[in-house]
Amino acid sequence: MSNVDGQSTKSTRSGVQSVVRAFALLDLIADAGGRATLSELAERADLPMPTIHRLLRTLVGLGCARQMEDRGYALGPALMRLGDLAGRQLGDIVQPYLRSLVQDLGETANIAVLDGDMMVYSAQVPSQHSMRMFTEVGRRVHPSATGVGKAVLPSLKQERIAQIVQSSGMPELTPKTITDYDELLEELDRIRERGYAIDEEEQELGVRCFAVNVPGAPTPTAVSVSGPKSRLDEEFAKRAIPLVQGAAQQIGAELNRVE
Amino acid sequence: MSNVDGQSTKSTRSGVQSVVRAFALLDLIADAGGRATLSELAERADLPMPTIHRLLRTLVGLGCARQMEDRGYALGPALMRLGDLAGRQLGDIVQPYLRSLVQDLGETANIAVLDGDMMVYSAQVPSQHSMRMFTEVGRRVHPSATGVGKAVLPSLKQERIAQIVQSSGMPELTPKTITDYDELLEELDRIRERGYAIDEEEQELGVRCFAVNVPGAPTPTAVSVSGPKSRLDEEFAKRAIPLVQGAAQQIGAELNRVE
DNA sequence: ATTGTTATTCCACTATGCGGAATCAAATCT
DNA sequence: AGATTTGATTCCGCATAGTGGAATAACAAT
Repeated sequence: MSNVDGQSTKSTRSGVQSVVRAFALLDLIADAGGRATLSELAERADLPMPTIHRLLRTLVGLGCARQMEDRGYALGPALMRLGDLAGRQLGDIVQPYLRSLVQDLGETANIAVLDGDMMVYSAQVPSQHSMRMFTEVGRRVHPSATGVGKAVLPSLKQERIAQIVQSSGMPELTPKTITDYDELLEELDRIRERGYAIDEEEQELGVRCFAVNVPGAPTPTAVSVSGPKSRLDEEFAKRAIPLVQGAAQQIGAELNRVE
Repeated sequence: MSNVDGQSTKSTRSGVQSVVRAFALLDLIADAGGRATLSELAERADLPMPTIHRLLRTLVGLGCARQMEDRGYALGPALMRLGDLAGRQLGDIVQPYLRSLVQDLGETANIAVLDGDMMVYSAQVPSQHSMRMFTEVGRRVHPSATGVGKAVLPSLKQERIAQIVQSSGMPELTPKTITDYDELLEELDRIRERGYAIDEEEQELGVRCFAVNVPGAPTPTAVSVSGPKSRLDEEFAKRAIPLVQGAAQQIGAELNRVE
Protein backbone atom coordinates (compact mmCIF):
# COMPACT_ATOMS: atom_id res chain seq x y z
CA MET A 1 0.00 0.00 0.00
CA SER A 2 2.39 2.67 -1.20
CA ASN A 3 1.50 4.21 -4.52
CA VAL A 4 0.02 7.71 -4.31
CA ASP A 5 -0.09 8.28 -8.04
CA GLY A 6 -3.41 6.79 -9.07
CA GLN A 7 -2.29 6.61 -12.66
CA SER A 8 0.51 4.15 -12.20
CA THR A 9 -1.58 2.20 -9.75
CA LYS A 10 -4.20 1.87 -12.46
CA SER A 11 -1.85 -0.28 -14.46
CA THR A 12 -0.86 -2.46 -11.57
CA ARG A 13 -3.78 -2.49 -9.14
CA SER A 14 -6.84 -0.83 -10.55
CA GLY A 15 -8.79 1.23 -8.06
CA VAL A 16 -10.57 4.46 -7.27
CA GLN A 17 -7.84 7.07 -7.42
CA SER A 18 -9.08 9.25 -4.56
CA VAL A 19 -9.39 6.27 -2.23
CA VAL A 20 -5.91 5.03 -3.13
CA ARG A 21 -4.51 8.49 -2.50
CA ALA A 22 -6.31 8.90 0.81
CA PHE A 23 -4.89 5.65 2.18
CA ALA A 24 -1.49 6.51 0.81
CA LEU A 25 -1.59 9.68 2.88
CA LEU A 26 -2.60 7.74 5.99
CA ASP A 27 0.29 5.37 5.29
CA LEU A 28 2.71 8.27 4.98
CA ILE A 29 1.50 9.70 8.28
CA ALA A 30 1.96 6.26 9.82
CA ASP A 31 5.47 6.02 8.34
CA ALA A 32 6.26 9.33 10.02
CA GLY A 33 5.31 7.91 13.40
CA GLY A 34 1.69 9.00 13.35
CA ARG A 35 2.14 12.71 12.62
CA ALA A 36 3.19 14.83 9.64
CA THR A 37 2.78 18.32 8.17
CA LEU A 38 1.05 19.05 4.89
CA SER A 39 4.38 20.07 3.36
CA GLU A 40 6.07 16.84 4.38
CA LEU A 41 3.21 14.86 2.89
CA ALA A 42 3.31 16.94 -0.31
CA GLU A 43 7.00 16.17 -0.66
CA ARG A 44 6.69 12.44 -0.10
CA ALA A 45 3.43 11.98 -1.97
CA ASP A 46 4.53 13.99 -4.98
CA LEU A 47 1.02 15.44 -5.24
CA PRO A 48 -0.03 19.11 -5.41
CA MET A 49 -0.86 20.68 -2.07
CA PRO A 50 -4.49 21.47 -2.89
CA THR A 51 -5.05 17.80 -3.67
CA ILE A 52 -3.46 16.66 -0.41
CA HIS A 53 -5.31 19.34 1.50
CA ARG A 54 -8.69 18.27 0.15
CA LEU A 55 -8.07 14.60 0.92
CA LEU A 56 -6.83 15.39 4.42
CA ARG A 57 -9.86 17.56 5.13
CA THR A 58 -12.02 14.62 4.14
CA LEU A 59 -10.10 12.27 6.42
CA VAL A 60 -10.36 14.79 9.27
CA GLY A 61 -14.09 15.01 8.70
CA LEU A 62 -14.31 11.23 8.99
CA GLY A 63 -12.24 11.09 12.18
CA CYS A 64 -9.47 9.15 10.44
CA ALA A 65 -7.07 12.06 10.75
CA ARG A 66 -6.77 14.98 13.15
CA GLN A 67 -5.37 18.42 12.61
CA MET A 68 -3.32 19.52 15.57
CA GLU A 69 -2.98 23.05 16.83
CA ASP A 70 0.38 23.36 15.12
CA ARG A 71 -1.44 22.60 11.86
CA GLY A 72 0.22 19.24 11.47
CA TYR A 73 -1.86 16.12 10.87
CA ALA A 74 -2.09 12.95 12.94
CA LEU A 75 -3.91 9.65 12.57
CA GLY A 76 -7.39 9.89 14.06
CA PRO A 77 -9.30 7.78 16.58
CA ALA A 78 -11.77 6.36 14.04
CA LEU A 79 -9.01 4.09 12.78
CA MET A 80 -8.75 2.36 16.16
CA ARG A 81 -12.00 0.49 15.84
CA LEU A 82 -11.24 -0.58 12.30
CA GLY A 83 -7.78 -1.68 13.37
CA ASP A 84 -9.14 -3.64 16.30
CA LEU A 85 -11.66 -5.52 14.17
CA ALA A 86 -9.09 -6.07 11.44
CA GLY A 87 -6.80 -7.59 14.07
CA ARG A 88 -9.50 -10.07 14.95
CA GLN A 89 -9.78 -10.99 11.28
CA LEU A 90 -6.04 -11.75 11.31
CA GLY A 91 -6.71 -14.62 13.65
CA ASP A 92 -9.15 -16.01 11.13
CA ILE A 93 -6.69 -15.59 8.29
CA VAL A 94 -3.81 -17.37 9.97
CA GLN A 95 -5.79 -20.10 11.76
CA PRO A 96 -5.46 -22.64 8.90
CA TYR A 97 -1.69 -22.17 8.76
CA LEU A 98 -1.32 -22.52 12.52
CA ARG A 99 -3.53 -25.62 12.51
CA SER A 100 -1.39 -27.12 9.76
CA LEU A 101 1.74 -26.51 11.87
CA VAL A 102 0.16 -28.17 14.89
CA GLN A 103 -0.86 -31.15 12.77
CA ASP A 104 2.64 -31.51 11.33
CA LEU A 105 4.59 -30.90 14.53
CA GLY A 106 2.24 -31.68 17.35
CA GLU A 107 3.14 -28.54 19.29
CA THR A 108 1.38 -25.24 19.97
CA ALA A 109 1.57 -22.67 17.15
CA ASN A 110 1.17 -18.90 17.62
CA ILE A 111 1.05 -15.59 15.80
CA ALA A 112 2.14 -12.36 17.50
CA VAL A 113 2.25 -8.79 16.23
CA LEU A 114 4.25 -5.79 17.37
CA ASP A 115 1.96 -3.33 19.10
CA GLY A 116 3.82 -0.26 20.22
CA ASP A 117 6.81 -1.61 22.12
CA MET A 118 5.44 -5.05 23.03
CA MET A 119 4.53 -8.20 21.11
CA VAL A 120 0.89 -9.20 21.32
CA TYR A 121 -0.32 -12.74 20.70
CA SER A 122 -3.19 -12.47 18.25
CA ALA A 123 -3.88 -16.10 17.40
CA GLN A 124 -2.99 -19.52 18.69
CA VAL A 125 -3.71 -23.18 17.98
CA PRO A 126 -2.73 -25.31 21.00
CA SER A 127 -1.30 -28.81 20.70
CA GLN A 128 -3.15 -31.91 21.90
CA HIS A 129 -0.67 -32.65 24.69
CA SER A 130 -1.89 -32.38 28.26
CA MET A 131 1.24 -30.41 29.03
CA ARG A 132 1.37 -27.65 26.44
CA MET A 133 1.93 -23.98 25.96
CA PHE A 134 -1.16 -21.88 26.34
CA THR A 135 -0.74 -18.18 25.65
CA GLU A 136 -3.87 -16.09 25.94
CA VAL A 137 -4.66 -14.08 22.85
CA GLY A 138 -4.06 -10.44 23.64
CA ARG A 139 -1.26 -11.11 26.07
CA ARG A 140 1.60 -8.66 25.76
CA VAL A 141 5.18 -9.90 26.04
CA HIS A 142 8.61 -8.34 25.92
CA PRO A 143 10.24 -8.43 22.47
CA SER A 144 13.72 -9.05 23.86
CA ALA A 145 12.66 -12.07 25.91
CA THR A 146 10.51 -14.00 23.45
CA GLY A 147 11.00 -15.93 20.25
CA VAL A 148 8.38 -13.92 18.39
CA GLY A 149 9.91 -10.65 19.54
CA LYS A 150 13.45 -11.68 18.62
CA ALA A 151 12.14 -12.90 15.25
CA VAL A 152 10.62 -9.51 14.47
CA LEU A 153 13.32 -7.15 15.78
CA PRO A 154 15.98 -7.97 13.15
CA SER A 155 13.66 -6.73 10.40
CA LEU A 156 13.42 -3.28 12.00
CA LYS A 157 15.75 -0.32 11.67
CA GLN A 158 18.46 0.04 14.32
CA GLU A 159 16.95 3.18 15.84
CA ARG A 160 13.52 1.54 16.02
CA ILE A 161 15.04 -1.47 17.81
CA ALA A 162 16.72 0.86 20.32
CA GLN A 163 13.48 2.75 20.85
CA ILE A 164 11.43 -0.40 21.43
CA VAL A 165 13.92 -1.98 23.81
CA GLN A 166 14.41 1.26 25.71
CA SER A 167 10.67 1.69 26.05
CA SER A 168 9.67 -1.87 26.92
CA GLY A 169 12.78 -2.64 28.95
CA MET A 170 14.71 -5.91 29.25
CA PRO A 171 13.45 -7.46 32.48
CA GLU A 172 15.08 -10.67 33.71
CA LEU A 173 12.18 -13.11 33.48
CA THR A 174 14.41 -16.18 33.96
CA PRO A 175 18.17 -16.62 34.56
CA LYS A 176 18.44 -17.24 30.81
CA THR A 177 16.88 -13.90 29.77
CA ILE A 178 19.09 -11.53 27.78
CA THR A 179 19.34 -8.31 29.78
CA ASP A 180 22.35 -6.66 28.12
CA TYR A 181 21.59 -4.51 25.08
CA ASP A 182 24.82 -5.31 23.19
CA GLU A 183 24.28 -8.99 23.82
CA LEU A 184 20.78 -8.65 22.38
CA LEU A 185 22.15 -6.98 19.23
CA GLU A 186 24.61 -9.87 18.79
CA GLU A 187 21.74 -12.31 19.15
CA LEU A 188 19.74 -10.37 16.53
CA ASP A 189 22.71 -10.62 14.15
CA ARG A 190 22.72 -14.38 14.62
CA ILE A 191 18.99 -14.48 13.98
CA ARG A 192 19.37 -12.50 10.78
CA GLU A 193 21.99 -14.96 9.59
CA ARG A 194 20.12 -18.15 10.29
CA GLY A 195 16.63 -16.86 9.53
CA TYR A 196 14.81 -17.82 12.74
CA ALA A 197 14.77 -17.01 16.45
CA ILE A 198 14.94 -19.33 19.46
CA ASP A 199 13.54 -18.64 22.90
CA GLU A 200 15.81 -20.81 25.03
CA GLU A 201 13.90 -20.64 28.35
CA GLU A 202 14.28 -16.86 28.31
CA GLN A 203 10.60 -16.11 28.84
CA GLU A 204 9.79 -19.14 30.96
CA LEU A 205 11.98 -21.89 32.38
CA GLY A 206 11.49 -25.26 30.73
CA VAL A 207 9.90 -23.73 27.64
CA ARG A 208 11.46 -23.51 24.22
CA CYS A 209 10.18 -21.71 21.16
CA PHE A 210 11.14 -21.40 17.49
CA ALA A 211 9.91 -18.26 15.69
CA VAL A 212 10.12 -16.72 12.23
CA ASN A 213 9.33 -13.23 10.99
CA VAL A 214 6.39 -12.95 8.57
CA PRO A 215 7.76 -11.19 5.47
CA GLY A 216 5.69 -8.40 4.02
CA ALA A 217 3.19 -8.32 6.89
CA PRO A 218 1.45 -4.93 7.17
CA THR A 219 2.65 -4.73 10.76
CA PRO A 220 5.68 -6.61 12.19
CA THR A 221 4.43 -10.16 12.74
CA ALA A 222 5.98 -13.48 13.73
CA VAL A 223 4.83 -17.08 13.71
CA SER A 224 6.14 -19.62 16.22
CA VAL A 225 5.87 -23.08 17.75
CA SER A 226 6.47 -23.56 21.43
CA GLY A 227 6.46 -26.23 24.10
CA PRO A 228 8.52 -27.96 26.82
CA LYS A 229 12.22 -28.24 25.99
CA SER A 230 12.06 -32.00 26.65
CA ARG A 231 9.98 -32.32 23.49
CA LEU A 232 11.43 -29.42 21.53
CA ASP A 233 14.91 -30.93 21.20
CA GLU A 234 17.39 -30.62 18.31
CA GLU A 235 15.72 -33.34 16.31
CA PHE A 236 12.41 -31.54 16.64
CA ALA A 237 14.15 -28.29 15.62
CA LYS A 238 15.39 -29.81 12.38
CA ARG A 239 11.86 -30.76 11.42
CA ALA A 240 10.15 -27.66 12.79
CA ILE A 241 12.24 -24.77 11.51
CA PRO A 242 11.64 -25.33 7.78
CA LEU A 243 7.93 -25.81 8.45
CA VAL A 244 7.66 -22.62 10.48
CA GLN A 245 9.61 -20.77 7.81
CA GLY A 246 7.24 -22.15 5.18
CA ALA A 247 4.21 -21.09 7.21
CA ALA A 248 5.68 -17.60 7.58
CA GLN A 249 6.11 -17.32 3.82
CA GLN A 250 2.59 -18.54 3.17
CA ILE A 251 1.08 -16.21 5.75
CA GLY A 252 3.05 -13.31 4.27
CA ALA A 253 1.76 -14.17 0.82
CA GLU A 254 -1.78 -14.50 2.13
CA LEU A 255 -1.62 -11.12 3.85
CA ASN A 256 -0.47 -9.57 0.59
CA ARG A 257 -2.88 -11.40 -1.63
CA VAL A 258 -5.26 -9.08 -3.44
CA GLU A 259 -7.17 -11.61 -5.51
CA MET B 1 -18.59 8.52 10.39
CA SER B 2 -21.84 7.20 9.01
CA ASN B 3 -23.03 8.94 5.90
CA VAL B 4 -22.54 6.94 2.69
CA ASP B 5 -24.40 9.36 0.48
CA GLY B 6 -21.76 11.88 -0.51
CA GLN B 7 -24.42 14.37 -1.47
CA SER B 8 -25.93 14.87 1.95
CA THR B 9 -22.48 14.81 3.48
CA LYS B 10 -21.59 17.68 1.20
CA SER B 11 -24.00 19.90 3.01
CA THR B 12 -22.81 18.87 6.43
CA ARG B 13 -19.18 17.81 6.11
CA SER B 14 -17.66 18.52 2.74
CA GLY B 15 -15.31 15.89 1.48
CA VAL B 16 -14.20 13.72 -1.38
CA GLN B 17 -17.21 11.55 -2.12
CA SER B 18 -15.36 8.34 -2.96
CA VAL B 19 -13.25 8.54 0.18
CA VAL B 20 -16.32 9.16 2.34
CA ARG B 21 -18.04 6.20 0.74
CA ALA B 22 -15.04 3.90 1.09
CA PHE B 23 -14.79 4.55 4.82
CA ALA B 24 -18.53 4.22 5.18
CA LEU B 25 -18.23 0.74 3.72
CA LEU B 26 -15.44 -0.13 6.12
CA ASP B 27 -17.62 1.16 8.94
CA LEU B 28 -20.51 -1.00 7.79
CA ILE B 29 -18.28 -4.06 7.67
CA ALA B 30 -17.10 -3.18 11.18
CA ASP B 31 -20.71 -2.78 12.34
CA ALA B 32 -21.39 -6.27 11.03
CA GLY B 33 -18.64 -7.72 13.20
CA GLY B 34 -15.85 -7.47 10.66
CA ARG B 35 -17.48 -9.31 7.76
CA ALA B 36 -20.32 -8.64 5.29
CA THR B 37 -21.52 -9.60 1.81
CA LEU B 38 -21.81 -7.18 -1.08
CA SER B 39 -25.61 -7.47 -0.96
CA GLU B 40 -25.74 -6.63 2.75
CA LEU B 41 -23.55 -3.61 2.15
CA ALA B 42 -25.66 -2.52 -0.84
CA GLU B 43 -28.75 -2.68 1.34
CA ARG B 44 -27.33 -0.70 4.23
CA ALA B 45 -25.32 1.77 2.15
CA ASP B 46 -28.17 2.54 -0.23
CA LEU B 47 -25.69 2.67 -3.10
CA PRO B 48 -25.76 0.79 -6.43
CA MET B 49 -23.88 -2.50 -6.42
CA PRO B 50 -21.39 -1.52 -9.15
CA THR B 51 -20.37 1.47 -7.05
CA ILE B 52 -19.91 -0.62 -3.92
CA HIS B 53 -18.10 -3.29 -5.90
CA ARG B 54 -15.64 -0.82 -7.34
CA LEU B 55 -14.88 0.74 -3.94
CA LEU B 56 -14.45 -2.67 -2.32
CA ARG B 57 -12.07 -3.82 -5.04
CA THR B 58 -10.00 -0.74 -4.34
CA LEU B 59 -9.97 -1.47 -0.61
CA VAL B 60 -9.02 -5.09 -1.31
CA GLY B 61 -6.17 -3.91 -3.50
CA LEU B 62 -4.93 -1.71 -0.66
CA GLY B 63 -5.13 -4.51 1.90
CA CYS B 64 -7.83 -2.70 3.86
CA ALA B 65 -10.42 -5.30 2.96
CA ARG B 66 -10.25 -8.97 2.05
CA GLN B 67 -12.54 -11.05 -0.10
CA MET B 68 -13.16 -14.43 1.43
CA GLU B 69 -13.72 -17.63 -0.45
CA ASP B 70 -17.45 -17.34 0.10
CA ARG B 71 -17.28 -14.01 -1.70
CA GLY B 72 -18.01 -12.01 1.43
CA TYR B 73 -15.77 -9.14 2.49
CA ALA B 74 -13.82 -8.69 5.72
CA LEU B 75 -11.65 -5.94 7.12
CA GLY B 76 -8.06 -6.37 5.98
CA PRO B 77 -4.73 -6.49 7.82
CA ALA B 78 -3.49 -3.13 6.53
CA LEU B 79 -5.88 -1.44 8.96
CA MET B 80 -4.09 -2.96 11.93
CA ARG B 81 -1.03 -0.78 11.65
CA LEU B 82 -3.11 2.36 11.15
CA GLY B 83 -5.26 1.40 14.12
CA ASP B 84 -2.24 0.74 16.31
CA LEU B 85 -0.67 4.10 15.54
CA ALA B 86 -4.01 5.87 15.90
CA GLY B 87 -4.36 4.27 19.32
CA ARG B 88 -1.05 5.78 20.33
CA GLN B 89 -2.32 9.18 19.18
CA LEU B 90 -5.29 8.69 21.53
CA GLY B 91 -2.94 8.79 24.44
CA ASP B 92 -1.66 12.14 23.20
CA ILE B 93 -5.18 13.46 22.74
CA VAL B 94 -6.42 12.57 26.19
CA GLN B 95 -3.25 13.33 28.17
CA PRO B 96 -4.22 16.97 28.91
CA TYR B 97 -7.61 15.91 30.25
CA LEU B 98 -6.14 13.18 32.43
CA ARG B 99 -3.50 15.59 33.72
CA SER B 100 -6.21 18.08 34.59
CA LEU B 101 -8.08 15.40 36.55
CA VAL B 102 -4.95 14.47 38.47
CA GLN B 103 -4.31 18.13 39.28
CA ASP B 104 -7.88 18.62 40.51
CA LEU B 105 -8.24 15.36 42.41
CA GLY B 106 -4.75 14.24 43.26
CA GLU B 107 -5.39 10.65 42.19
CA THR B 108 -4.38 8.55 39.20
CA ALA B 109 -6.46 9.08 36.03
CA ASN B 110 -6.82 6.53 33.23
CA ILE B 111 -8.35 5.92 29.82
CA ALA B 112 -9.28 2.43 28.68
CA VAL B 113 -10.84 1.19 25.44
CA LEU B 114 -12.74 -1.98 24.63
CA ASP B 115 -10.57 -4.25 22.53
CA GLY B 116 -12.39 -7.41 21.58
CA ASP B 117 -13.77 -8.73 24.85
CA MET B 118 -11.37 -6.99 27.25
CA MET B 119 -10.70 -3.41 28.32
CA VAL B 120 -7.24 -2.11 27.49
CA TYR B 121 -5.64 0.80 29.32
CA SER B 122 -4.37 3.14 26.63
CA ALA B 123 -3.28 6.15 28.66
CA GLN B 124 -2.62 7.06 32.27
CA VAL B 125 -1.45 9.97 34.37
CA PRO B 126 -0.38 8.77 37.82
CA SER B 127 -0.89 10.77 41.00
CA GLN B 128 1.96 12.19 43.04
CA HIS B 129 1.30 9.93 46.04
CA SER B 130 3.92 7.34 46.91
CA MET B 131 1.10 4.85 47.23
CA ARG B 132 -0.85 5.09 43.99
CA MET B 133 -2.45 3.09 41.27
CA PHE B 134 -0.14 2.24 38.44
CA THR B 135 -1.69 0.39 35.53
CA GLU B 136 0.60 -0.34 32.64
CA VAL B 137 -0.60 0.98 29.31
CA GLY B 138 -1.63 -1.99 27.20
CA ARG B 139 -2.78 -4.07 30.15
CA ARG B 140 -5.97 -5.98 29.46
CA VAL B 141 -8.58 -6.28 32.18
CA HIS B 142 -11.97 -7.93 32.53
CA PRO B 143 -14.91 -5.64 31.76
CA SER B 144 -17.10 -7.13 34.45
CA ALA B 145 -14.54 -6.59 37.23
CA THR B 146 -13.35 -3.06 36.54
CA GLY B 147 -14.76 0.44 36.73
CA VAL B 148 -13.85 1.23 33.14
CA GLY B 149 -15.42 -2.00 31.92
CA LYS B 150 -18.59 -1.49 33.89
CA ALA B 151 -18.74 2.12 32.64
CA VAL B 152 -18.62 1.01 29.02
CA LEU B 153 -20.91 -2.05 29.09
CA PRO B 154 -24.20 -0.17 29.72
CA SER B 155 -23.75 1.71 26.43
CA LEU B 156 -23.66 -1.54 24.46
CA LYS B 157 -26.51 -3.64 23.15
CA GLN B 158 -27.71 -6.50 25.37
CA GLU B 159 -26.48 -9.22 23.00
CA ARG B 160 -23.07 -7.54 22.74
CA ILE B 161 -22.82 -7.44 26.55
CA ALA B 162 -23.68 -11.14 26.72
CA GLN B 163 -21.12 -11.95 24.04
CA ILE B 164 -18.34 -10.00 25.74
CA VAL B 165 -19.01 -11.43 29.19
CA GLN B 166 -19.35 -14.96 27.86
CA SER B 167 -16.10 -14.60 25.96
CA SER B 168 -13.98 -12.87 28.59
CA GLY B 169 -15.52 -14.67 31.55
CA MET B 170 -16.26 -13.35 35.06
CA PRO B 171 -13.34 -14.59 37.14
CA GLU B 172 -13.40 -13.95 40.89
CA LEU B 173 -10.43 -11.61 41.28
CA THR B 174 -11.40 -10.64 44.86
CA PRO B 175 -14.22 -11.70 47.21
CA LYS B 176 -16.00 -8.53 46.05
CA THR B 177 -15.95 -9.42 42.32
CA ILE B 178 -19.34 -9.87 40.65
CA THR B 179 -19.41 -13.40 39.24
CA ASP B 180 -23.13 -13.81 38.61
CA TYR B 181 -24.41 -12.62 35.24
CA ASP B 182 -27.83 -11.46 36.45
CA GLU B 183 -26.18 -9.57 39.29
CA LEU B 184 -23.93 -7.87 36.73
CA LEU B 185 -26.93 -6.82 34.65
CA GLU B 186 -28.54 -5.29 37.75
CA GLU B 187 -25.33 -3.42 38.45
CA LEU B 188 -25.28 -2.15 34.85
CA ASP B 189 -28.85 -0.89 35.32
CA ARG B 190 -27.73 1.04 38.39
CA ILE B 191 -24.81 2.47 36.44
CA ARG B 192 -27.08 3.59 33.63
CA GLU B 193 -29.26 5.38 36.15
CA ARG B 194 -26.57 7.23 38.02
CA GLY B 195 -24.24 7.84 35.08
CA TYR B 196 -21.00 6.38 36.46
CA ALA B 197 -19.46 3.09 37.55
CA ILE B 198 -17.67 2.18 40.75
CA ASP B 199 -15.06 -0.53 41.20
CA GLU B 200 -15.51 -1.36 44.87
CA GLU B 201 -12.40 -3.54 45.41
CA GLU B 202 -13.65 -5.90 42.69
CA GLN B 203 -10.47 -5.91 40.68
CA GLU B 204 -8.06 -5.49 43.58
CA LEU B 205 -8.63 -5.39 47.33
CA GLY B 206 -8.15 -1.97 48.92
CA VAL B 207 -8.54 -0.18 45.57
CA ARG B 208 -11.50 1.93 44.54
CA CYS B 209 -12.24 3.45 41.15
CA PHE B 210 -14.81 5.83 39.66
CA ALA B 211 -15.32 5.56 35.89
CA VAL B 212 -17.47 7.21 33.20
CA ASN B 213 -18.20 6.21 29.62
CA VAL B 214 -16.86 8.56 26.94
CA PRO B 215 -19.88 9.53 24.81
CA GLY B 216 -19.44 9.42 21.07
CA ALA B 217 -16.01 7.76 21.19
CA PRO B 218 -15.24 5.87 17.94
CA THR B 219 -14.66 2.76 20.03
CA PRO B 220 -16.14 2.11 23.50
CA THR B 221 -13.95 4.14 25.88
CA ALA B 222 -14.02 5.06 29.55
CA VAL B 223 -12.18 7.53 31.73
CA SER B 224 -11.53 6.85 35.41
CA VAL B 225 -9.77 7.86 38.60
CA SER B 226 -8.48 5.23 40.96
CA GLY B 227 -6.60 4.84 44.22
CA PRO B 228 -6.71 3.34 47.70
CA LYS B 229 -10.18 3.28 49.28
CA SER B 230 -8.83 5.09 52.32
CA ARG B 231 -8.41 8.17 50.17
CA LEU B 232 -11.25 7.56 47.72
CA ASP B 233 -14.01 7.94 50.33
CA GLU B 234 -17.53 9.36 49.93
CA GLU B 235 -16.36 12.93 50.26
CA PHE B 236 -13.82 12.33 47.51
CA ALA B 237 -16.54 10.73 45.39
CA LYS B 238 -18.72 13.86 45.60
CA ARG B 239 -15.90 15.97 44.25
CA ALA B 240 -14.57 13.45 41.77
CA ILE B 241 -17.63 12.17 39.96
CA PRO B 242 -18.70 15.48 38.37
CA LEU B 243 -15.11 16.12 37.31
CA VAL B 244 -14.72 12.70 35.72
CA GLN B 245 -18.06 13.16 34.00
CA GLY B 246 -16.91 16.53 32.71
CA ALA B 247 -13.65 15.06 31.47
CA ALA B 248 -15.56 12.30 29.67
CA GLN B 249 -17.72 14.90 27.92
CA GLN B 250 -14.70 16.94 26.90
CA ILE B 251 -12.80 13.91 25.62
CA GLY B 252 -15.89 12.83 23.67
CA ALA B 253 -16.15 16.26 22.13
CA GLU B 254 -12.44 16.28 21.34
CA LEU B 255 -12.61 12.89 19.66
CA ASN B 256 -15.47 14.14 17.51
CA ARG B 257 -13.99 17.50 16.76
CA VAL B 258 -13.41 18.01 13.04
CA GLU B 259 -12.19 21.58 13.09
C1' DA C 1 -31.16 -28.68 -16.46
C1' DT C 2 -33.58 -24.78 -14.94
C1' DT C 3 -34.50 -20.92 -12.14
C1' DG C 4 -33.46 -17.48 -8.89
C1' DT C 5 -30.13 -14.79 -6.52
C1' DT C 6 -25.92 -12.50 -6.04
C1' DA C 7 -21.80 -10.67 -7.97
C1' DT C 8 -19.17 -8.63 -11.65
C1' DT C 9 -18.32 -6.15 -15.97
C1' DC C 10 -19.42 -2.80 -19.54
C1' DC C 11 -19.84 1.79 -21.14
C1' DA C 12 -22.12 6.40 -22.07
C1' DC C 13 -22.43 10.27 -19.43
C1' DT C 14 -21.57 14.00 -16.19
C1' DA C 15 -20.46 15.59 -11.74
C1' DT C 16 -16.68 15.31 -9.04
C1' DG C 17 -11.95 15.81 -8.20
C1' DC C 18 -8.03 17.92 -10.00
C1' DG C 19 -4.23 21.22 -9.71
C1' DG C 20 -2.37 25.93 -11.16
C1' DA C 21 -3.10 30.39 -9.63
C1' DA C 22 -4.38 33.40 -6.17
C1' DT C 23 -4.88 34.40 -1.51
C1' DC C 24 -4.28 33.86 3.42
C1' DA C 25 -1.71 32.85 7.70
C1' DA C 26 2.27 32.12 10.32
C1' DA C 27 7.13 32.32 11.02
C1' DT C 28 11.43 34.47 10.31
C1' DC C 29 14.50 38.19 9.32
C1' DT C 30 16.05 42.92 9.37
C1' DA D 1 7.36 47.28 13.38
C1' DG D 2 7.57 46.13 8.79
C1' DA D 3 9.14 43.21 5.08
C1' DT D 4 10.03 38.84 3.37
C1' DT D 5 9.71 33.99 3.22
C1' DT D 6 7.45 29.80 3.93
C1' DG D 7 3.61 26.94 4.51
C1' DA D 8 -1.40 26.39 4.26
C1' DT D 9 -5.87 27.19 2.28
C1' DT D 10 -9.27 28.65 -1.17
C1' DC D 11 -10.86 29.46 -5.85
C1' DC D 12 -12.44 27.90 -10.19
C1' DG D 13 -12.14 26.32 -15.13
C1' DC D 14 -11.46 21.99 -17.00
C1' DA D 15 -11.41 17.12 -18.13
C1' DT D 16 -11.41 12.74 -16.67
C1' DA D 17 -12.46 9.67 -13.01
C1' DG D 18 -16.28 7.81 -10.96
C1' DT D 19 -21.04 6.86 -11.55
C1' DG D 20 -24.89 3.61 -12.00
C1' DG D 21 -28.27 1.29 -15.33
C1' DA D 22 -28.01 -2.50 -18.25
C1' DA D 23 -25.96 -6.61 -19.48
C1' DT D 24 -23.49 -10.57 -18.30
C1' DA D 25 -21.38 -14.06 -15.30
C1' DA D 26 -21.19 -17.02 -11.31
C1' DC D 27 -23.22 -19.48 -7.76
C1' DA D 28 -26.91 -21.71 -5.08
C1' DA D 29 -31.22 -23.93 -4.79
C1' DT D 30 -34.63 -26.85 -6.79
